This record gives sequence, structure tokens and C-alpha cells, in this order.
Amino acid sequence: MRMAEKTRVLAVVGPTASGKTALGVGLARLYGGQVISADSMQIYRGMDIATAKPTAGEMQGVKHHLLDFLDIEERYSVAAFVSDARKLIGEIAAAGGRPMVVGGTGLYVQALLSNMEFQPEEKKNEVRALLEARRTQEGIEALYAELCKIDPAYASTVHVNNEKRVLRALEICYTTGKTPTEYRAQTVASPSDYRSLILGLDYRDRETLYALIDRRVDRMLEAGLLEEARAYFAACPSATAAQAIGYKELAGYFAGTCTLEEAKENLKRATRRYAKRQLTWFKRMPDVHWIVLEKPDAEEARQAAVRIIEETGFYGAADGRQTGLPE
RNA sequence: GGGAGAGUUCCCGAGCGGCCAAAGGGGGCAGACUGUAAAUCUGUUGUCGACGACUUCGGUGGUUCGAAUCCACCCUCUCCCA
Repeated sequence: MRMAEKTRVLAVVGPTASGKTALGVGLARLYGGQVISADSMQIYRGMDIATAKPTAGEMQGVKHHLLDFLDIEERYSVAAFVSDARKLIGEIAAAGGRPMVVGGTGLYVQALLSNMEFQPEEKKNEVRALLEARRTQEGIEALYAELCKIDPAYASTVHVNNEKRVLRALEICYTTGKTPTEYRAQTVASPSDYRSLILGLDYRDRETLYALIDRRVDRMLEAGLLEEARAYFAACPSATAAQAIGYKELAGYFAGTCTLEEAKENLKRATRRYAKRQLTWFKRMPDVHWIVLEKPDAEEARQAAVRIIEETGFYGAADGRQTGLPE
């Protein structure tokens, strides 16, 4: 008998608007999968249009998880995601299903698949509040200097101007008693419980992707993005939700400082830049099998994915395709 | 018709004789990324056979050892008076 097999986790990554949702659904239907969304914004209720959250129609009956389950006021984090996703993967696999992680939040996917373990952090809120107060009083340079003393190796990888990173590094020191270097070594200490196959979706020419993004934004506006944005601003977005692309870019229009056309262009630009950052992330992520399309074509993408799955024997030789077919 | 002012590198915009391929911002491109990651940050951005060379600051011609910066004329635009 073989040793206990690692759970197989298929992942679909790629920049926004590249067609991840359709590919994920297509593969889930084919192989009997359930989708675990790895998207830091689609988790929120009420943020449907801006986040291009899959609709019931788009899901085609495939079960989706970690979508639409948090209020805008609530916060979320990688640690929470990894914990939630691990639980789901276990449940789905135990029930004989195939967990498929689909999403564009690179950090989430990587943390999950590389089996990062996040340590409990005591008094995190107090420490954070204190650090932020000190940032205002003493300036970021002083805090950075402090970090340099505590953990010069880690400090050398963080730029002074990157306040978030500097603060977080010190936060690690004061909540865990470990240096960031020690802390990080610990998070990836154990090998992953999963055997994963990562599919990356991209287009030969960047222009093609950008055109898709532009079109998507136009459709968002047509679908009522402005109304959704009003409701969003009326709520009290958490620090996490406040980062979403799709609302803040429209703020100028609501404030009357720019035209709707300008706001729309602003939104398109922000989305294009986001897509670039995603691409940068996924490109340096190891072991990604890239599916590079000439133009948007869900069928072609699916076939390419199937080819990769079969060639790698990820789901075993022949049984794969039968298991998941709906009756 | 008369008067005042402006034309700068992809855009806006500094520069007002050498330290200017030209500040700063925007945009573009590339990169980083372990608890807010759709965030945050960094680098780069005239051309080339590139620690040097070459071509740029509306056009042409001058002054000068040397000009984006000074002079002349021309072109375009803005504003004011008719």
C-alpha cells in the first residue's frame, strides 16, 4: 500500500479579467471540483459588481466557497484565509470532491499552497496602535532604525518608505517576541500537505488583457457600479474592504472634482496596474503552468488546462474525466 | 490694426549663459512582496557599438570659448486694446 497521499489541489491564477472564473468552473464541472475562491475582495457582501464576483449563472451549479460571506465592515487577512481554506480543502477532499483554488490574490494562493502557518499574535491591536502612534510622533525613520537594530537582515529587504512593512515587522517583534527572520523561517517550516498543480492564465500581448479590462469596466458602469458605490460609501468599509478597486477611483466623481469620464479612466488605469502587479507576482511564483492565449477563448483555455492536467497525470491517468461529469 | 505674454523631453511643468539629456509631478515600463495584499513600496523612462559618444528645449540665422537660457527675423498659440 502507498503512503497516505497528499490532497491534490488544483489552482487557477492570473491577472484580473483574464478568465479565471470561467476556467475554474469549466474544470470543476469536468473533474468534479468545488471552487475555493482566493480573492481578497470577493469575500464581501455587497461588493458584487466592482469585484466581478461570479454570478449564479457563471457558477453553473459549481459549488463556490469563500465568496460573499463577510460584511463590508469586517476585516480579513491572509492568516484567516489560509485557515478557512485549509478547513474547506479538508472537507471537500473528505467528501470525495476535488478542491480547486481560483483567484487573483497571489499572497493568498501562495500562503495556502506553500503551507504557511501563522503564529498566534498576542495583543496585536494594542501593539499596532502603539506603533502607529510612534510612527506619527517619532517618524518612520526612527522605527526603521529600530528594526535595523533588531533584525538587520530583514530590514535590508524592506525600504524605509514602505511604512506598512516596517510597522508589520516591528509588530511581529512585539507580538511574538521573535525577529521577522525567525518568524518567517517558522511559517514555512513544514512541507505542504498538498500536492498542487497551478495553472496560470495570460495573454500573448498585454494589450489584449488591457482591452478586456477596459471593456469590463465599461460593463460594470452599465451594470450599476455607481449605485453599488453609493451603498459602499454609505457603509463603513473595514481597512480590508477599503482597499478594493472600483469605489475609491470614483470618489472624485462623487465629490464633484472630476467628470464621470475621468473617473472611469481612473478606474481602468488602476485595474490595469493591478493586473500588472498580479502578473509580476505570479510570474515569479514557481511551478506555474502558463496558458497563454492569443485572444479570449474559454474553450481553448479549458482544453489547454485539460492537456496540462493529463500530461502531468495530476488527477491520475484515465479516471479523471469521468468522476466529475454531471449525470 | 495696436499692446502684453507664451512655445521645453509621452503629458503637465521648472530652468533663464557653463554644474542640463534638462528639477518636480503625471503617465508608461520593470521589479519587490509572509496577518490591510484590488494594498504598500522600489527602480527606470532621448538614442547608441553606452563609466563614452550622438541628437534634443517652435523654426532659421547670429552673439559667445560655450546657449534651452542672449540678439534678429519667421511660424503658432493666449490675453488685452481697436
